[in-house]
Amino acid sequence: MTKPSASMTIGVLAKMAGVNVETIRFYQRKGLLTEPDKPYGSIRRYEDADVARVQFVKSAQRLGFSLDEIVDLLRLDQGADCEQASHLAEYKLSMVREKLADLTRMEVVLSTLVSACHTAQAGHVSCPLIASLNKQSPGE
Amino acid sequence: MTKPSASMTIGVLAKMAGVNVETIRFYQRKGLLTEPDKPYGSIRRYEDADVARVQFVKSAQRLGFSLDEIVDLLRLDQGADCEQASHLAEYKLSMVREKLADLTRMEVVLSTLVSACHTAQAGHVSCPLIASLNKQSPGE
DNA sequence: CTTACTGCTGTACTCAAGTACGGAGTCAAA
DNA sequence: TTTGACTCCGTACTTGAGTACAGCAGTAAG
Ligand SMILES: [Zn+2]
Ligand SMILES: [Zn+2]
Ligand SMILES: [Zn+2]
Ligand SMILES: [Zn+2]
Repeated sequence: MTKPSASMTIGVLAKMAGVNVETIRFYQRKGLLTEPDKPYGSIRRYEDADVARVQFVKSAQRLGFSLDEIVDLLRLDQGADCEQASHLAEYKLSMVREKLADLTRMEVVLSTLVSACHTAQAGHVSCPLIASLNKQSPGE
Repeated sequence: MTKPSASMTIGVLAKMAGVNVETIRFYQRKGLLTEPDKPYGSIRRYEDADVARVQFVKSAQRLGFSLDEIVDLLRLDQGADCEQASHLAEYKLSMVREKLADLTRMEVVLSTLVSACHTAQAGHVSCPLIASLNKQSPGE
């Protein structure tokens, strides 16, 4: 730490986080990001923590969490309401594990498919993709 | 063929597949599902393969594929255009692997969080969630 | 000071993936 | 044969996650 951290404008923040400026503002409206109050004159300044925050949102999103769920996840970090927080985390964890199972299956199927295509170029029949995915029950 | 296979109405198909009737029709419009031409009188009949198809779509969707991508995946099954198909599969595979890595990280983080909450109920500080997720670069 | 960028605010638009609904027609059970 | 449930078709609405834009304000360079 020690350093008071860059203090960047919204444009720089967006660039750092790899998102659109409008996305930053949208996240602020959603409560995913608190907008710092403007200091002296008029324009707001952001710091490294904000970049981290946006990246966190993006990561969680790639894992299939909705923005509303991410708001919850972010609250977990406060450590407040530990009882409730831990149950939310448990719930998310079970979702994550389901997805992991799905993805693992998909990985097998796709890599099989790829090597089948690459090796048996001639005369290979229909891919095992559908058959394989159909074997799993909906679950949720 | 032998068995003409159940031959169900759209309502039954929807129920079997665990989706809304409207969703079936929507998928037909999207080309994810071909609508069978109505036989004698007027109403269309579906078979087990259609249930399987819808379930396939749902599975693929849970893995983060868009409906448009799923149209492509379904084309892979035709075995036609093998060269192109295998490259699509490779691409999807790389996406799947990225997600797997993300999820694995998330799994660790969440389960750590859960056990921290459950064991050290008193006086535990802020969760490692954000810190941990921030360690990964965007990647895509 | 003027000019060219941003930034700020608010509203509106887009796109994906459905959902809902109105006004037909069809069909089977009572 | 009438009734009630279901189907069909088309169009419209909704939700989530942004994106775009218009109009004004602040600021930095020439
Ligand atoms: Zn618990
Ligand atoms: Zn092939
Ligand atoms: Zn290849
Ligand atoms: Zn806790």
